[in-house]
Amino acid sequence: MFALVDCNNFYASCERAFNPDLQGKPVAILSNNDGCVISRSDEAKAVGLPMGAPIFKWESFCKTNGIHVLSSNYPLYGDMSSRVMSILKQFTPDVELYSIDESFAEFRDFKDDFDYNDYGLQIRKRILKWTGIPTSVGIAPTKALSKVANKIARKFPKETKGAYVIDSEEKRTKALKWIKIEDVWGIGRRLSKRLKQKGCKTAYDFTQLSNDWVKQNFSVIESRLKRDLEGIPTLVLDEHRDRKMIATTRSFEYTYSDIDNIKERISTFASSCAEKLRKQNSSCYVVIVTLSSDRHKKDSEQHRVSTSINLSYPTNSSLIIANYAIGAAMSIFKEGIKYKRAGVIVTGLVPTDNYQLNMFHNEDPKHKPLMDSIDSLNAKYGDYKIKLGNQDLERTWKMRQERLSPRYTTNINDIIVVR
DNA sequence: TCTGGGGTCCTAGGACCC
DNA sequence: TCTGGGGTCCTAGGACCC
Repeated sequence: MFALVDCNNFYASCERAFNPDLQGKPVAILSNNDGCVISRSDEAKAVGLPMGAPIFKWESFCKTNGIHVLSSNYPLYGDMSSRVMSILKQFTPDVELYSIDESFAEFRDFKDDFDYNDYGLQIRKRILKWTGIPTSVGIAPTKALSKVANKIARKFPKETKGAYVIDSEEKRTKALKWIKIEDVWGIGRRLSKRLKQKGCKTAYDFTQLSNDWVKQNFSVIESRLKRDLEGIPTLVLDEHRDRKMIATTRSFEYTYSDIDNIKERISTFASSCAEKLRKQNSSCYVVIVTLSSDRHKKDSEQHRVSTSINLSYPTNSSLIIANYAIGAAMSIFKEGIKYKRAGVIVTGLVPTDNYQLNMFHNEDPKHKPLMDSIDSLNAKYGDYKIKLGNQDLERTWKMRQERLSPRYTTNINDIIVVR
């Protein structure tokens, strides 16, 4: 059996865990740069604040409805996520971290008459008690069905108490007839539109289609999903998925038309990618740089480009990655465009201490100790005290984060004092 | 004035090989 | 008049997820 454990309104719940004043009140969390709404408490949903709402358009709405609006606080959410994960691992060792707020768990070799419903309730109870984060737990014989069970637990908290198990053919059929096709995991906007044209309104309708038809009209993803929904375990638990790429992309506070500002941003993003690489002990073979204009400004000239560079040896040195990334940015930069967003992506990842050496070119051996020193100094003194010379040393650039909560669990100065 | 960021997987088509 | 067949690798783009 598989469980899907999903944290309810995760970011909003994290904020509430440390600020009890927010309990029972409408709360909304904003994206980077305080752009748009990316997480809402049930109360905020109830008064009608939509997901993705650009906050500048909804400011007065939030005020009249008493919605508490906060900037996103990723150090806090990341830390809370790993706490939830470690509690879940007490219930079964086989856990797949699916996203920051969701994990799959598998119960292998459990007895046939095992009380999964009770176990689900215990998981929920312990996570709530130890972290303050409410969750919903769905349990079923396949991953796709556990997703459906999870939606049922979430939708009917009173009846289910937050946990629901699909463990019979009747329950499976009932659940599939209940869930709308567009709410099925893996069926997005495009596919649900096409399926609805075929008269497919629920997950049940989808499972009634012929395998051949699905194979012909869609990809193998949908075929696998269909089997999983039919109760035939097809999607497997993926416990240690290796990351395939690492990205740092950001919108700017203003638009830039000059290459100098963009070079600075690219250098910073490249350093961030390199740091993430070193943190997970990887190196990259490929660096991709993207630039784009403001897609919301329909009247100004649009330019969205990216280019990639293949390196002759894998690296995680900030210096090398930043240099190539800046070169790449200069090669695609177009004069006269107002750029609003840029990014650096590294891919072609290999383990740092186990890759094929190149016969002719390899990384300057001085870089590794230099990066080690930079990382340890930044870890010790924080706030990126050590940067590359082509980064923004004056700190003129900043992300808008006007309503940021304290880093309750990751900064010693922000820990709550109990009086 | 102001509209996010980070991922995965699959497919079709082109370029190339023998 | 008539012009094969079987592969691999790479990339761009599309679809999806949270």
